Amino acid sequence: MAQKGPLPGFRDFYPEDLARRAAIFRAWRAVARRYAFVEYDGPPLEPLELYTAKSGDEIVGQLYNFEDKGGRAVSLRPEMTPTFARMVAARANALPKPVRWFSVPQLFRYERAQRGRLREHFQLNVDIVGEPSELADAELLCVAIDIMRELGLGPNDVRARVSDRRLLNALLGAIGVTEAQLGTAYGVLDKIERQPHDVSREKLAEAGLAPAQIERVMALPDISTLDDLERDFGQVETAKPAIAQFGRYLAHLHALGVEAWVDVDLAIVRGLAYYTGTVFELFDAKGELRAICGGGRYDNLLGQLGGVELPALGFGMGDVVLGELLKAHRLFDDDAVDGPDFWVVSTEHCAPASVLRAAASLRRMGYAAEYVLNEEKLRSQKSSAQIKAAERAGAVWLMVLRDDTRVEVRPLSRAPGGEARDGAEVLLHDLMEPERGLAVLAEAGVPAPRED
RNA sequence: GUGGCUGUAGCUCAAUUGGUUAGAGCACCAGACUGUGGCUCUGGGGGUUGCGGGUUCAAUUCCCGUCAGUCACCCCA
Repeated sequence: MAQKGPLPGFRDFYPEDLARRAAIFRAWRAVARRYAFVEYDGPPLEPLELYTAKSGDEIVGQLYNFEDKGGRAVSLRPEMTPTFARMVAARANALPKPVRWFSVPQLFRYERAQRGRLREHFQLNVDIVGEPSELADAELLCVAIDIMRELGLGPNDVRARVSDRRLLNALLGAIGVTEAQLGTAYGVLDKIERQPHDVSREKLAEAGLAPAQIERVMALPDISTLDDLERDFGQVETAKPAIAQFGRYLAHLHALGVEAWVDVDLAIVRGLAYYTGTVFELFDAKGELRAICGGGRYDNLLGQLGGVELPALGFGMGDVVLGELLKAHRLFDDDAVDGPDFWVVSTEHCAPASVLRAAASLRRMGYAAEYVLNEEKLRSQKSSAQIKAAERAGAVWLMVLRDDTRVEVRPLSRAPGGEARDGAEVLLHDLMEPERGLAVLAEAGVPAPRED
């Protein structure tokens, strides 16, 4: 069926698909800029070592890697963070802190494709470097949530689940979980919703936890408020600083006006080797899709990857799951593919050359202009047929050539104010010079061409 | 990489217990008509039923393989 399609896990973007992607990108960039982040980019192809150095060779199985013609081991980038770390590290001393950068890279991985998980996707990366304060953590999550808002989603559609590695470590320590048992405990919490509780208990028991400890670990996901934390662990001296810190984080989120979106969820784990502090994920409220977005604080990573000790935090938000969610909520514009601003219509009283002159003048002014691209039809096709084509192409205005000197500018259904308005007659001669042409069209009710 | 499910036109689907030239709607193209507008009408193109093999007088239908999609596992930086 799809034998001639793209490679497995890759996508063709037809105009309507690209329009949707562009809508997502627009929201990403608009919100990131609103929070004063600046955009950067790096190479889509990197040395393989950039990814194997810290993660080990086993991740090669997930990489889209190969040997180039120069014999170099290279890989398409599976994530942006190593590139980001390298770039920041190279100018670490010169960059004013905190660094607030974002990027929209296309990322690649060699895995079997599943729903919401392809071999290629675009992912917004937003990172802050050089700021240890919880204010930065709150700011970061707020960006992610504001993007949801920007796209038309609300707290009933999307939930932000937040946790903190430092907090969870303290709580597990209070329960008596040892350093060696930490990994198992994390794994169980991560899978608590997808795995039968009996299996979870069994795993914890195998790791050497006592029955009472197991029940306390299993109960951690029930904690959903700061009050719960205080009640269960407020008296534990070693947990107090982490609870207080987490409390400040939540308070900042409240002050930023996003508390309605946020759920405390200690079962949010994310990459073990990566995060050191706050972690969060955004999910659709129904819980039907994969995570829309995930991120957190990774204070050690720049030291590991770039050799500079700087606190850092960031998140990634992919276009695939987000696109599915927007589609499910019908938040994509139905005719997002831009039609021409003008469709120039010939009549029996005009020469085809006049149509071309009119279109050329519109294009000089900066408008998108189209007409029947067939000389025979330009000479003889009825204007009604051309108008039909104009509507179908998504045109906004008609320019009907009454004859070789006079044109009628008429709104189509997409024009501001709809199709109720009458057309205005304009002299073709007045359109030849762009500045005068724009003034004449403005008088006829046509807005200036879009800047982008 | 492992296992389950699925595979008919661009899309959504149909085709009696295996039985003639595999159909429909939408979309697309052409024309007519609407004396300037998404309507309506007529006609047309488009499928070696994912591909390959097997069973059978006969396969879209049954069996095997393969490719692709999908779900779960693994993994999620």
